[in-house]
Amino acid sequence: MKEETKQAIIEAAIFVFNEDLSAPMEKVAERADMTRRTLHRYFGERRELLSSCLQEMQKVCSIAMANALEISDNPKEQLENLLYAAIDCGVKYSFLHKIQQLHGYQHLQNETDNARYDQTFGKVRMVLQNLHKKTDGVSFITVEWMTVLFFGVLTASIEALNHKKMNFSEIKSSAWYSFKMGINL
Amino acid sequence: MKEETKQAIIEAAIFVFNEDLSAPMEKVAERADMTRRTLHRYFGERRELLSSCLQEMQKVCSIAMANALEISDNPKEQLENLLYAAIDCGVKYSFLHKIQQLHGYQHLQNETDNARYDQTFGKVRMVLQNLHKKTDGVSFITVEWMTVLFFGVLTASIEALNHKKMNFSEIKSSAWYSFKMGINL
DNA sequence: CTGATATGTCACATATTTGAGACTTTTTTA
DNA sequence: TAAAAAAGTCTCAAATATGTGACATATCAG
Repeated sequence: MKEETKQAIIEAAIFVFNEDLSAPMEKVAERADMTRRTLHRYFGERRELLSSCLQEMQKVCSIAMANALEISDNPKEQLENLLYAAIDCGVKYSFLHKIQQLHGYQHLQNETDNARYDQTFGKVRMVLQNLHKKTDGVSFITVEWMTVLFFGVLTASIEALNHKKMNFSEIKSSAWYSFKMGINL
Repeated sequence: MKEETKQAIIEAAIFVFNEDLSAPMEKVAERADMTRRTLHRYFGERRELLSSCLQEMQKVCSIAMANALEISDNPKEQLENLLYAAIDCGVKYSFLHKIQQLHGYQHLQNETDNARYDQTFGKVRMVLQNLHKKTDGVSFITVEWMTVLFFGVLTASIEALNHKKMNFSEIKSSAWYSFKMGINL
């Protein structure tokens, strides 16, 4: 069993399931450019694949977020780096986020997953809370709104990437500019 | 055949398919609080239901956008009203948008649908283009970015609505504040 | 109350998706 | 190049999803 192939399947599955959670395995195989039979040699059941996708996303995102936080001690710079890290994670970050919000898919989550969730998304909220305290009441923008806007700006970044009309660094600088202005920073 | 029931099915389907495009009919029936058998009396085939959802979303959104444009002649005010209208349409707007972006679902779209698409999303782009011309080059924010950010802010608004920690008017004013600051207006 | 309309229940045929066995071909690597 | 590993092909059984007929209930208007 090639680890490389396994990884390719997971990447393909993240892409496909992000667009259509109940898409047939055939679609994942297509995307990974292989037979469904091969795919099934790596992942016996559908559940297993989905679970591996979650694990992968959680791993990648939590590491990226943790690293981003370490770059600086300044909350504003931390926020900036968290945004860049989230954009780097791309669909991995947004799919993970989506799964959390989803109605009727609790069976995809266990306690460990929820702990991991905090390791990723919790960091953003924490930094936002710090920043909000410092500007003590000047802004009518709530922490709640800042949190959802963070994800909204990420969504915009991912879509901009898909259109390929902007490059990574353009997107990142626009995203950070819009976000910081949007939360009155 | 009660028109009311038919409408309820469509609303349920929009909700369910927005979360999971390939979700089984059973899930739609559950959401609409009825039997699958009843659902099938209204919509013979799955395709038919999905198609009705698209039509419904296109109808509601294009009307809302058209009305929003008529409120004012001032581009900035037009943009503000378009954003509010989009928030009012909620998932109808974002699901429609998602379908357009989706890979491998061209079969859901015909020429008429694409014309309708322009009637909705085209208006936003048009107004953004006007505004961008006026600020002639002062801002490094591109029309491309403004367009995707518009949708990003909408995503944030919808999520804020789901959490129920903010009310409609709070969300709208935050959304407009963040968007206009974000595009340097 | 009564008939009409809408919905629910059960049953069933068909279609699609899933998962795996057996064997062949291709690719890797020693 | 030859053995081992990985991937493809063909096949098929089981599970799940889809669509409909027949009949029982429920709901509602007159």
